[in-house]
Amino acid sequence: MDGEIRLATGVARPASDRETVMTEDDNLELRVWLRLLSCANRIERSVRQELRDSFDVTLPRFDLMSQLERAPAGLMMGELSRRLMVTGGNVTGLIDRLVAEGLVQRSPVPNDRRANLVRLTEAGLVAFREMLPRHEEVIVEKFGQMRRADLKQLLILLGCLKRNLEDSDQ
Amino acid sequence: MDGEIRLATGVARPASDRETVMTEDDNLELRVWLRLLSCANRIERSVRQELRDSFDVTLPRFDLMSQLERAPAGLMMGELSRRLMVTGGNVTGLIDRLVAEGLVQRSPVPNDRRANLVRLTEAGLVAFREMLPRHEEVIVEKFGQMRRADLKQLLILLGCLKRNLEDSDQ
DNA sequence: TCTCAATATTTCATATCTAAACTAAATCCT
DNA sequence: AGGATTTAGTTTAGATATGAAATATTGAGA
Repeated sequence: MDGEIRLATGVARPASDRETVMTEDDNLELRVWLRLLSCANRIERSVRQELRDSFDVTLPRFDLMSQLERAPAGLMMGELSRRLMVTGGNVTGLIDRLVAEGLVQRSPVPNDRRANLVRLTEAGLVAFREMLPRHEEVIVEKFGQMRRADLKQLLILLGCLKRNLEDSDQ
Repeated sequence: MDGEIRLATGVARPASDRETVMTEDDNLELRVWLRLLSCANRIERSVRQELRDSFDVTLPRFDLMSQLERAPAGLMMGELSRRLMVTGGNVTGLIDRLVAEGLVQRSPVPNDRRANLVRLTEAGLVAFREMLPRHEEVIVEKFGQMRRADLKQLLILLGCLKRNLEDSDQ
């Protein structure tokens, strides 16, 4: 009418993320997806910040060490790449840095000179175990007020979704 | 016993991601979190690949354009940063590249010389609208076999979680 | 044995992303 | 008015990430 530019931020409670701008008539699938993404991002951000503030470690490093801690015999690069769902090149770089910091070591795999086995050093194990409890605490806090039954239901539904995704992936 | 190194990959069906190595006795919250993350990563990967293969565009660029398409009057950098849940510096870089490609434009905000308003150019709008249908198709496919009632339930539970996260964020 | 495809990883170029420091402008507060 | 604070963006350094190409090795088949 008056030709003025109206800023989207000029409202009382500004939209806070992608999902907030979804409309009622959007696909159910799309809405679930954006809400899922929004939750994941928020939790991830909290976790990242806590790890940085308390231990001066980044989330990818922590995630990687977490995998190694659960596999005392070590893991190969490819398996790490699959588990962390990132590219091989990415894992190479991460491991390079962790090795340089003395938290992780590479060792050859008998009978296959292409591969190498990655595992935590003693220092890496100690460092990781120091961080783990607080990390888990943060996550529990994030789900704080959720009812136990709802959490269980959520776990089931996500399991259903995940099976779906695995099927459609091949 | 025999001192041989046993590779974690040597099993019939190798573990495929972070969550797979969880054990029964882990926290419920932790299990929900890892499953959530796993689902989000898988969907994101499919979306990313489809955008690249079909339109030679990256996911962050697409996400950014998506926000701008829903806000024809334009958005300020800070609002984009909040909605996409990334840092301000990140948005600056993304916008720089999109401006260079002629898909997005910056314009001054009256009465505030600090701010600027970002919006799609005509070319940006055309490009985005060309991508959107396929993008939504991919997402719908990913939820393919889920029952409608389950999707609705999932939406509700994620909504509950999201409210929780918003509360705990301040 | 020789060849060739598959596998395991690295390298490379480039994009994305964070955190922190910085600039500039607006606002608040006496 | 004038100084401190807040707000909006940018810049910087470095980490993380992708995708494609390159390297090395294994294993399978002619």
